[in-house]
Amino acid sequence: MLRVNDINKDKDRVIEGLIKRNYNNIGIIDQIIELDNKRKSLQTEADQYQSKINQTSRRIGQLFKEGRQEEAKLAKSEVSAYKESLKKHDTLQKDVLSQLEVALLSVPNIPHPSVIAGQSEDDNEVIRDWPHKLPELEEGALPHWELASQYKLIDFKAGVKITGSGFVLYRGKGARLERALINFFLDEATKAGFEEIMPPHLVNAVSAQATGNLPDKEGQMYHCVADDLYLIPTAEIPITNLYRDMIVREDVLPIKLAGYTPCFRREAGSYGADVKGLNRVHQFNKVEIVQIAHPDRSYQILDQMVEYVAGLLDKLELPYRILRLCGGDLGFTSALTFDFEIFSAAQRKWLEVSSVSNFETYQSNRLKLRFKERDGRNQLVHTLNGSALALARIMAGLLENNQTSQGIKIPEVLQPYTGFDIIK
RNA sequence: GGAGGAGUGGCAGAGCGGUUGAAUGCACCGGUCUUGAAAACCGGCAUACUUUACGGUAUCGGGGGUUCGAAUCCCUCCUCCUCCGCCA
Repeated sequence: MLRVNDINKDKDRVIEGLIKRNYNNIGIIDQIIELDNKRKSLQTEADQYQSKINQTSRRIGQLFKEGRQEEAKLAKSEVSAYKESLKKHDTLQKDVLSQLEVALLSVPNIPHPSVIAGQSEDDNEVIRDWPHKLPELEEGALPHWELASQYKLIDFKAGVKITGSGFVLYRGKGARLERALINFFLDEATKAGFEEIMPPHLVNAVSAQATGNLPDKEGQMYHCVADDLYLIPTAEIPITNLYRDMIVREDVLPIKLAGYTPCFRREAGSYGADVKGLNRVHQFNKVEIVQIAHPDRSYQILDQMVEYVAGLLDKLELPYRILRLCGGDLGFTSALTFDFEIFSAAQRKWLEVSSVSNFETYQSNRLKLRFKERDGRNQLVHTLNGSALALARIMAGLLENNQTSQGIKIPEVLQPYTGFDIIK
């Protein structure tokens, strides 16, 4: 959520940013400013009434002590008149406040200056392409869903039977490889100085709203209605909310957290080749890295996170490219996002495996996550996060790219985790 | 699930229906002293909204109520603790 003060101060920049996103309801900015002005004047008037009530009440106490009953009685009626007016104000104010909140929640983050306008994912900029020749597979190479079935690594039918389409069941060496990847990613994160977190997999509405997933992603999350809890679509929600409503000391920044969780996404509206095999599933495993950073250093940290993710893909020997998302494709809460795509050689397709973003103060404003500066003032932190990495598609890439006539080769870094170097 | 108890500032811990945003201690910051440190002493130290400023308002788990006035009384929800039951 943007701060009203920032909108007020930088109205032109905000509007410019919204245009970059193809955001069509620009008028809302003026509405917000107007609502906030209304809020202020109502607040001031209400405060004045309250102040009079407080003053008079204190006087009544004094009068009673002095035994001046008559005067006290008079003062009492005075107070009830003020209370009448105050009540009227309160209803007005509540109404304005909720309108303001709804309006603010509907405004996305302002893109970083480096973000180009663009309409859709087709306009994303490739900022680092794969420098080598893309892998060419031999005649008869199979897509991962056929490999997974042939080597009995994943039972797609079982997932459908047990739950429904989009849910998969890993078994045998497939399950082992999946677990190896999780452990590898967690160990790498630990080595890089991230504290490992194992959070709850369901969150309440307050948490989902604090990270901006509600109301934006309402229909994309699984909702347990009986308890009003949401299955997490990413570990970002519980991990970031760990620091909700906190004021931290400046010297603890940056806070580096990493966690593995399954991620649940309804993916309503997806269809066709996109959802084949592991390309898009309703439940997948992911290790997420989160940083809570000083505003002055957040973009430097974003770059570090990008390099960290690139390093993981290097170690897994997967061909990849990095994209800077254009305004039209940028997530609601993000100011700048880099996507990582691996090349899945049998499908001849680029698959998104990571998204690394800086949210600046968009989340921290909602989270009320601040740090205390040396001079004692409180300032909002910047929050960042990235997938490191999303497993299902990594699995797809590994299976396809490493298939040989002898079997599927396991990258060297994973072998200590799998206990085998080839799947036959 | 049943019975009882409790939720106050970063922490600990007072708190009477009426100048209580809240005693006190610890922690923290600044200063005096000291060659330096410790100790001692002095001062500062919640958050938010609002105001050019003085100031005003709100917040003692959340919400509602009683009252001229509520941290203090009542209702309700949440959380934690103790005991019993059940159970990975």
